[in-house]
Amino acid sequence: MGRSPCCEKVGLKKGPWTPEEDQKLLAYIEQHGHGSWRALPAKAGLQRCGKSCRLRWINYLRPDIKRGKFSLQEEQTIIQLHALLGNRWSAIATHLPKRTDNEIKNYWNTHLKKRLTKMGIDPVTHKPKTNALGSAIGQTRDSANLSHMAQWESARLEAEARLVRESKVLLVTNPPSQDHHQLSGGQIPNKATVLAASRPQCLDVLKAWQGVVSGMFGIARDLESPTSTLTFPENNNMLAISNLGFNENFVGNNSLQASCFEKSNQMQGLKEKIILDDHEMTTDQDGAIWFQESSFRTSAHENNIEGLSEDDVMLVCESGDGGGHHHQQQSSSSMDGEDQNSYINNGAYNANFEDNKNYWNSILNLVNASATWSPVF
DNA sequence: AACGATTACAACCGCTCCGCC
DNA sequence: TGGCGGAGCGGTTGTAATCGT
Repeated sequence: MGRSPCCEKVGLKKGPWTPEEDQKLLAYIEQHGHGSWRALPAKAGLQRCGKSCRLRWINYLRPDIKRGKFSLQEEQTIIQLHALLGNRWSAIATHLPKRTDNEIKNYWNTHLKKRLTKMGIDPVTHKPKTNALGSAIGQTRDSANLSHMAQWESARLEAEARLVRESKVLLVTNPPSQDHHQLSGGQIPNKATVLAASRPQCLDVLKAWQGVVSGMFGIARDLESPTSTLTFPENNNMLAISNLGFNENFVGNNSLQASCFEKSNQMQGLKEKIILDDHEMTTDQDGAIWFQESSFRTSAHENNIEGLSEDDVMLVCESGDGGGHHHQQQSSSSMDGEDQNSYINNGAYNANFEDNKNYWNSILNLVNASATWSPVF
């Protein structure tokens, strides 16, 4: 015996929404909040399934969504994030303020996927379909590096999601004020709106990415306030994510940090430790934040990231001047301090990204150029 | 002008996750 | 601890609009 359907199908309207239905839904949510989606249609006088109401609200009626043509910047963001995250549209949407996952998904399927295909790039792997842009060895390393980045970004997003859920609880306990009118009518904000509200400018993944393709290679060290850099050591026995800019730009630039900051807005300058779920986070006197995050270790283990044992993983968030210099600190790996320093300082660990950098520059250049002259566009 | 093909996107469907009891 | 229900996610479909012949 299967579970009961989410709603009684008989007698319920399907298909496009009429302006009258939109108005009813909008008016009800603005007045009462959505509450239980299942119960909403009856209360709002709609002959619709609750699921349909939720979708209509989230993808179309919500006041804090942007509609219309995607900008070139947004297109690049989607392409880059898709390379990192795959078809995780909701995760991608969290980095595109005011865009819905459905809209991004549709835009990818109808525009960007075809565009990449016509450019000779596999939209699934984001690799050229021929060897024209690199050797087989280079592409293997591209693939491995992309895979590593994607897996680690996934792990980071999971941690972020947990923090967001906590933020959600905080927001529910402290209902939005009139200042948060965009959250419209006391609705319980969803993940996307929480993220958008807490970090409207956040593109931390992209900044990490830009740090990879530009900053870390010394191409654009003057990039404005990079917030993250990723390093993937050749021998894979240490991974560090160094976040820069734990200062007044901190809240707006990094959601993970922002969420942590919300949890302990007095941590700066103090030696203190806070526990978030199963996250253990410690700050030192320099404002550096140290994570010993069991889920990251678990994720690394479960995802069988090459060469990374659970104990080898250390996630480091550290303060910085935001001016582009970055330095990794200790890890829990088997490396001793001297080895780590020499390893970190010799720059060899950057080499694997050279192919990625070239590859991505090629993609983005092609996209940019194509947008202006190609008949494809 | 008519008609078929293509495109764009809103909406649906089925599944998974997560919290509650 | 397992079952249940609500919510969310990603894949797919339906359909209106646009384009090409």
